[in-house]
Amino acid sequence: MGSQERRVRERADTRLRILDAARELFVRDGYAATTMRAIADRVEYTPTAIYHHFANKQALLMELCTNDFAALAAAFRKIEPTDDPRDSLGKIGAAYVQFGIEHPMQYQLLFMTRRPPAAAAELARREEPGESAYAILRASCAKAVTAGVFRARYDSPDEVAQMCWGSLHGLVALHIAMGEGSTIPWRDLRKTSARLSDALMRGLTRGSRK
Amino acid sequence: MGSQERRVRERADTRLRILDAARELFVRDGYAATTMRAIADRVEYTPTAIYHHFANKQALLMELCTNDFAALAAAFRKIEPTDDPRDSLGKIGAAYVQFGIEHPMQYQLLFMTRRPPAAAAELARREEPGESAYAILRASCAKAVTAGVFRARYDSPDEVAQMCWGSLHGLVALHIAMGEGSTIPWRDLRKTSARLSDALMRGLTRGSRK
DNA sequence: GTTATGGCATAACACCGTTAAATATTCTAC
DNA sequence: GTAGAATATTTAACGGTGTTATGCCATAAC
Repeated sequence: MGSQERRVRERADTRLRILDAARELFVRDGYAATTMRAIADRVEYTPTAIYHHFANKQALLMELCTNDFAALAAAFRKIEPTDDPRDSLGKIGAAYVQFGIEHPMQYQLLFMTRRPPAAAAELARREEPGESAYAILRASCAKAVTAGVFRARYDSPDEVAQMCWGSLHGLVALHIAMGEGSTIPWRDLRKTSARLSDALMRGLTRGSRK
Repeated sequence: MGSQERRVRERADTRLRILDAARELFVRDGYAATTMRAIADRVEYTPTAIYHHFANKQALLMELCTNDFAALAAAFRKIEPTDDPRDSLGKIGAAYVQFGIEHPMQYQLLFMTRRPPAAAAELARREEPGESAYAILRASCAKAVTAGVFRARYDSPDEVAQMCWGSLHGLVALHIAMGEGSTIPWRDLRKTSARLSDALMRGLTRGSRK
């Protein structure tokens, strides 16, 4: 009776193929511009077939998002063990920027797209891994706060986390949204973000710096 | 022969009413979610009438954007006269965040949306006001650089401008994209951005700070 | 008074996400 | 081996979208 196993395996396989096709098209053309019909064409099915594996178009996006979110969180988790909290934060920032450079479209989906409230609630309900990535960042900030490396006024882990996240996100997001075709003379993203990270860290920490 | 004048006046008036209706709906429901039919209903016309005043839906958005963008650049220009370049930068940043809070929809379109190369070229061709806003920011940074308020390594006006812009943009953009429905405990945007601005400025400037 | 023109509406097109119903395919059970 | 159940997929369609070709009609020009 291994046939049933094969069935579920095949089902999981086509599910994955649909997901891959969707990712490619989402990345290449953007979420709004890719149609269910195009995804179906790519896996050589009818559009309706997709609905037997996913509730709707948004569910496709959601699944891709949670996967990539998890990958980001995993990258964060690999970093943690450091004694100086400032180093941890710097490395987290670098990994974050790296993620944005390597997966610009997923980055756009995850961080640059206003989600319909329903989708946001859904993501939150399933313990959104993106927020788990945020939790890692926040924990690192909290450690730095309790270690006393920051100036007294920066005593809120959430605030510090949002400052760090926001500043790097801004550079990454601007590069993704306006990096091409604009007349703005963009500097190298990796370098600029590292230097921004340094400057911010210097501004946050106490006077006793190098 | 004043009748012709009246005609062009009336035409300009309905054009403006369409634009106002579109703005309201875009801001309230988002660009994608508002339909041409809804806009038409609001001004008591048929959808087709709109196409006698605007090329298409995107043209509506574009016109609103350039208007608000010009307003942003104007707000920047009002600030300039200050003796301390750091104050100027801080005020520019505050005005920028204010713009994002007041016009989240336009902000999203202008700064958070990956434009098709054609649209980007079009915007660049008409001397995109967004880049003129950037020019103002850059000029302010250049003044600060030549005034010697920054550390020696921060000698590129473009790099400093992109750091400042990026850091504030990040906070604003995250709030717009993920501010609602997320489980992330967002801090107040205005306050956090001001504190981020301060911290970054401290990190960029020489040791002689308060 | 006839003719052009501008402003708008009617009707329709092609496409979208999505769904109900029908069909093909595969597995189970006798 | 075959009937029947279950699953996988398709066909056809619905309501909605942005957009357009066509036609109407009041006004302006001669």
